[in-house]
This record gives sequence, C-alpha cells and structure tokens, in this order.
Amino acid sequence: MDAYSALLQYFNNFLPLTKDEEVFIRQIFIEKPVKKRTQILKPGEVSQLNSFVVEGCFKMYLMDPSGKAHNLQFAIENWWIGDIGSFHAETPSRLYIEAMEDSLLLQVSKNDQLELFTRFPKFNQIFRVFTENALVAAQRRILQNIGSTAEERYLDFAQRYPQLFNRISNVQIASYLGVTPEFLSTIRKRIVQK
Amino acid sequence: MDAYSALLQYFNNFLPLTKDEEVFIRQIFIEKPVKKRTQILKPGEVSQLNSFVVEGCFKMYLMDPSGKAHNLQFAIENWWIGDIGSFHAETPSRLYIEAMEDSLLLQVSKNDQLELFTRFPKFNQIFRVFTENALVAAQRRILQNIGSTAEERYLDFAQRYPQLFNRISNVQIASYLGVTPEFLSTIRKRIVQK
DNA sequence: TTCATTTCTTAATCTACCTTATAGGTAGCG
DNA sequence: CGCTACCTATAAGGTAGATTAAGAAATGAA
Repeated sequence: MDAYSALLQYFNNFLPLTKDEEVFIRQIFIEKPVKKRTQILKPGEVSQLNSFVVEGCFKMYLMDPSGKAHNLQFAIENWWIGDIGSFHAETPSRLYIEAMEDSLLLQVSKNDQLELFTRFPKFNQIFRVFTENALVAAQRRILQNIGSTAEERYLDFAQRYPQLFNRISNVQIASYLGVTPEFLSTIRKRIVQK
Repeated sequence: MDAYSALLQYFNNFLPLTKDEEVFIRQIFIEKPVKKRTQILKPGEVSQLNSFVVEGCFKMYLMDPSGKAHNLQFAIENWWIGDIGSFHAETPSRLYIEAMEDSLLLQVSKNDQLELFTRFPKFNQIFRVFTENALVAAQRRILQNIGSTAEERYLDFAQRYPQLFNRISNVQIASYLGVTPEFLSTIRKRIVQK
C-alpha cells in the first residue's frame, strides 16, 4: 500500500472520489519523508505547505518568552498538520512543527490546493467540514481549560486520544494540558491511589 | 439603512456579490429581534439556525456541573454566533446563547445555507475563510490559556476587543478569561497601581 | 557495553488563583 | 421617588499548581 492510498481513502470516507479527482490528487500532493526531531516549520517562516500525515507523529508548539514550549496540537496517521493561519493569510508563523518520530507526509502547496477547489468544488466542502471539526475541537479545549482541573483534562485526553496517549511522553502531554511535568506526575500518582 | 445592508456589506468586503446573489441572500436570511436576557439556544437543543448579528450583543457559554457559567464567545455587530458543531452535525448542543442587550439577528437555516453553497459556490469559500479565522482565534486563545497569566490574558483582551471591553461587565470578562470576578478585581487594582 | 540524554518521580517551598464573606455603588424599574 | 438587582471592591484563609532540586529509571548513541 503506497502513501497515496491512505490519503485517497481518507477523502473517500468523506465523499466518494471520481477517477479524475484521484489522478489530480496524486499530481498535487508530494511525498516528504521527515526524520525525527526535524522541524518542518519555524517561527518567522510562512507556512507554504499543508501536510497530511501518512505515517509518524508531529507536534505543533509555541515557545514563550521564557523559553518554555507549549503544545498546541499533535498529529498522527490520517491527521492534518500546519499553521492554518500562516498558510492562508501568508503571514509569518509564530509556531514550530516538529517530527516526534521518523515520519512520512503528503504535502500540497497553497496554489495547488486552490486549484483543487476551483477544478473540483466538492473539495471546498471537504475542507470546510475538516476546518469546522477542528474548530469544534478547539472550542471544547478552551472550555476545558477555563472550566476543568488539570486532572479532569488529563483523564479526558487519555480517553479521547488513546493512540496518542500510549505513544508520546508525559512531558509532551503535560505541555499540551498546560501543566508542568512534575505536577502531571503527582496527578498520575493521585489517580493510581484511587 | 436596513438590516440586510449590513450583511450584504459584510459579504461584499470578502468578495463582491452579484445582483442575483444579493437577491438570494435577502430571501434565505430572516430578521429576528431578540430581547435582552433571552436565550436563543439551550443545552439539549439542536442549533437549527446560523445567526449574523446586525445589532446588539450575545454571549455563548457552558454551564458546568457546579452551576458556574463559562463564556466561550461573545458576538456584537457583524459577528456570527452559533454552535457550529451542533448546527452542522445536527447533534444536541451543550451550550447556551443569550442576548446581553436588545438585539437584531439575521438567521439562516442549514438547508438554505447548503442551497446557497450549491447555487453560488463562492460562498463555500467565504464560509471556509470565516471558519478558518475562527479556528485561528480559538488556537490563539488556547495558547494563551496554557501559557499566560490571567493578567496577561486580561490586558490582551482589552487590546484585542476594545469595543467589547467597554460594553460588557467585568463579571462576563472574568468568565471568558477563566477567573473569578473577585480575582479579576484584584488584577485590575494591581494594574492601576503600576 | 558504556556514557549521555531524556524521562519520571518525590518533596519542600512558593505563588496564582479560589472561596467565602462583607459592603458600597450603580442601574433598572415600579 | 424608593426598591431591588446587579456590579465592583476588599480581605482572610485555602487550594491548585509552579519552582527548584535531587535522584532513579529508561532510552539512545557510540
């Protein structure tokens, strides 16, 4: 099974594609292997490519003035990763995107993606739905951040993203939840004792 | 100036509309006056309508198990308000949407909005961009919640949304920032003293 | 294997923020 | 006008989570 099969199957799950559409997808998406710890986006750069994760694991994070990293999002197989603000407005990003494992991406440029929308309008809908889902997830997380304790957020993360939970370190999870690794450790101890 | 002019001008700022498009917009959007303190969405209901604020001010919030409200979003003139997750997936909402002033909305049903996308594909793009902007704002807020103090979030809110800041009570701002009104009061005192 | 790096834990101290309570100020409304 | 509801401020005591430091365990590179 090649890299493109994963992407085509992903699209087909939303809306069945025609042969023409599949051919065009294969043309505009480019395979890109990425070694662990490699950063594919850094602050100051404009995000030129939108990436679909075929294999591997990424994190997108912000470095605060005191040098601490804050994880905004992870991405594993069949997820998209990119600074959507920088990509669409063509403004410099403030974020890092970094591979946490040796990975394989399928990447599309902004112009090619717009060409896709023009030529096959159904993709407008697919990407609109995709963005809406991301927005709903972001809103849920905001509500959790302002209304739940760190323990509740940790348990919810474990339940909502079990594949991620068993694949990344607690340091990374702590940075995503907005607590220190030390405090996450005491939370974990408290949970085990119950 | 009637209610529809505000909406048409809003769209025209994204992409100039044709006469046909304007006529159709006037057909599918319905005027809806809303009195202060009226809830236009409650938990358990499916959000049937997407709303554009012509005049007035709304809040969208979650009530937690202990009875405390957490503001997810505000909306004033030329903003959209709705539970986008409930609207598109047709699932019951967990949120309230409530008028904070006597207001006027222009509302469109899900079917009419889909008809708009089918008939005039350019609106797919307008709404995709709108959703992307909302996602970028939500991501910025997540990063702020996990990486900034309440004082920093308060100052950023004041700077980013000056019209809102001067229009709503500190109780509402505190609920948006994720702190108690009492603590916001001590923050404000601290800022003045500097 | 060995050395280095990262990860996880524990504990003491410290700070941001919460809870509860009280009271004065201000706007809406009869 | 006066009542009521809501908003803001202040303060004391309490808790969630940060900071610092140290050590143990796991991982990884040579």
